[in-house]
Amino acid sequence: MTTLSHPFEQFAERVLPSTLGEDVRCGFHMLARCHPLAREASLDFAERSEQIVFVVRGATKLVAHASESRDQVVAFHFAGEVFTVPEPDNYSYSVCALRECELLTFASPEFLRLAEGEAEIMRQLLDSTKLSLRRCREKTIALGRKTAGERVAVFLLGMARRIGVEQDGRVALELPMSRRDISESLGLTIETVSRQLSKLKDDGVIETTGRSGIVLLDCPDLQRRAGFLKRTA
Amino acid sequence: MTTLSHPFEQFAERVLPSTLGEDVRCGFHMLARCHPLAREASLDFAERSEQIVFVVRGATKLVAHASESRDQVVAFHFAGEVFTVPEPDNYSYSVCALRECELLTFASPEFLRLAEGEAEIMRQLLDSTKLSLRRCREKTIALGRKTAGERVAVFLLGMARRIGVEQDGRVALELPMSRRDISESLGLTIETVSRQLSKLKDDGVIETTGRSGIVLLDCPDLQRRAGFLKRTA
DNA sequence: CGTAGCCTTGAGGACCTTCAAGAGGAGTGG
DNA sequence: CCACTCCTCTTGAAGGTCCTCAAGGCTACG
Repeated sequence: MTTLSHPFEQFAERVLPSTLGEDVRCGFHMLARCHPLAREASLDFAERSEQIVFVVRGATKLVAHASESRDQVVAFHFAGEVFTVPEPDNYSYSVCALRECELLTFASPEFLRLAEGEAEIMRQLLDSTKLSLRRCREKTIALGRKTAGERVAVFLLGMARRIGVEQDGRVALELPMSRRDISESLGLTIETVSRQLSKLKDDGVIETTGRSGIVLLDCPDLQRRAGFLKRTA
Repeated sequence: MTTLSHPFEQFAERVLPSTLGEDVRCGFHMLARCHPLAREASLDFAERSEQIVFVVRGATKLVAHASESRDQVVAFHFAGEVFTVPEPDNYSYSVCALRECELLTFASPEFLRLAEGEAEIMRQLLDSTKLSLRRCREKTIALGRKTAGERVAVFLLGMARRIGVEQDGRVALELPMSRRDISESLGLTIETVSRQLSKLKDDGVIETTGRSGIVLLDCPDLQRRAGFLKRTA
């Protein structure tokens, strides 16, 4: 259990090796910027370089702006996770708070200059980036080859693994994101997501409580609906 | 200009620092596996751990198998590039040769153990992974929020940047991949890709020579058709 | 020059989107 | 504590984009 410590301490514990020299550690501290974000508030990096973000607490979405009113949610990130925001090129990116949250950001070039020679830090960044890549590839597969029903099932299973609470075979979820966020993440419309969730409810695969509460009643069934490869066919 | 040297030498020059100790370097050499691949031949890592792949020469696609006859091309990779193949989970992955090519592969866990403490190598892997992540995110945006016409335009512009030959405003492309590969990369069918290319040809935006030759006549127009953000609106 | 396979083109149909209206939460003020 | 209101979510009907199925053309290669 971590006691409620300073944001940078939490980041250091997560990423920086304990053997790191005090001066270098201090350099990272100087570089860190703390952003308390209210619900729906967003950090826009349009003019700035690549950023490294640490989610101190709360939940966020990484959004790419494809054009006016066509946003794509690239990823969701929860407390304790580290991810990078690309510098803008064909698209501009922003980080948006799903709930009230606290972020720690670093300008990537400066961070990497400081971390030069620090294999352990590089390794941490590599692992975070590989995890992001893995999730992004799975999303690519979902968006490229799956139907609306499959995508929603994939989404629910993924969220269950990340923020679900299991009890006797059922998994309870408290989704921090709206239907709009879900639809923009899955490449669908809000209406289609709603219809698919209703269908799952009618079929007895899930239960919903209020707007954000979802209980997965039959995960094996969801697995089938997700269109994954059969394990050991 | 690199002379035609041993595959591992090319990899070392690309990834390993020149200051690296001879024993460690030798360890990487022991770990390397060389795969000459004929056209259409594929490397299947279904049973094995995460892999690091270096494309010595040729061109490859990274394919995810979503289910029988539903493959998604996750990425294309050309000579000199480094990328990782995830260990199988919900999907299984394989690397397939678009043209005759030569690959060097490393089991990722062993590679990282050897590279422990070598910040420079970690940095190289981090940069490769970030590039893959960047491309994957752009693909996600394309698959989630773009029409067939936009996706094809994005694809052509991306390929032009990677393997195009520019001469007086026009860009000549020799696509190493088939229409099927393109369609499986863009989340479309082979017919739709063909129709979109025909439309571009009719509109005078591109010219085609044979099956694989494409000349981009009007890149600004393609940019518009790609649905990117306007730069400095 | 002939053949096999890839690519192109066309017609019909499915899935998802768009447009529209109504239901239900969540928060606020009385 | 309850009613009110706003906004999100849900549900329905019509339409569009892309897919499926099918046939013909062309390229590349033997």
